[in-house]
Amino acid sequence: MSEAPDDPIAFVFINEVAIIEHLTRTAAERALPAGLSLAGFVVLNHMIRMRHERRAPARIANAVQVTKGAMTGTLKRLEASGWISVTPDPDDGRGKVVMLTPEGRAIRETALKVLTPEFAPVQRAVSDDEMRLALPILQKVRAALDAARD
Amino acid sequence: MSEAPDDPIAFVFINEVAIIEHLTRTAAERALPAGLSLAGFVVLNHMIRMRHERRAPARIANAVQVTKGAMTGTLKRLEASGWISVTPDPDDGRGKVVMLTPEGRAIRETALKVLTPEFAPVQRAVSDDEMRLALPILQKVRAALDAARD
DNA sequence: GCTATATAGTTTACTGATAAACTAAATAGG
DNA sequence: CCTATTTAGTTTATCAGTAAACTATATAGC
Repeated sequence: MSEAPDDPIAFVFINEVAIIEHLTRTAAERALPAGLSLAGFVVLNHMIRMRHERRAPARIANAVQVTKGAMTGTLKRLEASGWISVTPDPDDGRGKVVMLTPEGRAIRETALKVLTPEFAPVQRAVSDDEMRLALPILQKVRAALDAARD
Repeated sequence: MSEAPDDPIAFVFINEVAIIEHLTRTAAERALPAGLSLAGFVVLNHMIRMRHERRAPARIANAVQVTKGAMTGTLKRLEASGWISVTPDPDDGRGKVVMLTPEGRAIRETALKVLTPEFAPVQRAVSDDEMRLALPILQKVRAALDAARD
């Protein structure tokens, strides 16, 4: 999609961001093991990266920025695949506790492995120096949007 | 969401892109006039920016990178709101022709107006120089991903 | 200790995306 | 010319997201 030359640069910037997000999301979803969605991977990855042995659905939803309703569905599918266990929280009658199963840890490893080559084109296209140049700018934009969210 | 320090920089980069996309999409969808979705706006905007007086659904779907099925639904909603007309293509029995109504042009103008302030935080956060620094890098990443798509 | 409020999770209705199967019409090849 | 293939658009099933209403439990204030 070519840009009209008179678009404000912020618009062009955001448009480029949206296209990159779309392309990477599509590529990632294609590459992921059967039955594991990007939404599911994000949950597994979050648990492991943050070293959460056990975590409440609401806290996961908050961390990965989706609504509780969306998390209900994603956890249901992860549980049906045997990648997490969801049990009642013994300390809170309202709450639940999410834990990864060994199969969940294994599938996350597999997912990481198949995802890495998907990002290879990005690494080939721009140098680490360019990345380090662009990253702080992206982070400033993100912080500003985050702050504007009230 | 904080990053684990050992993530490859390309992963951090893409993650930042995905977060910015999420924040801007959410903000845009909130700001848009009632009944006009981002998907709908993208269609109206495309028609006007590209100065297409009349365009087939398949060509629009291709340009904005969604499937024909998604376009069927988006056009249906735009037509129900009276913002486009969809008529049979007189030259091709399979085809249809999409045209903007005057109301469609008007709502696109309104949408542009309410969208502009949504991007203000971005413009305040980073200078035009920084934008011009980051943009070519984003464009290289996009081009690489596009090429990798086969 | 009650009551009011906040929080956890689910459900429902809706939008939007994909992939795949399908109908109908156009086009290319023999 | 007829057949095979391609193309345009719709439909269906599935996944994922939101907002809002709802149930159940915790907690804070009086």
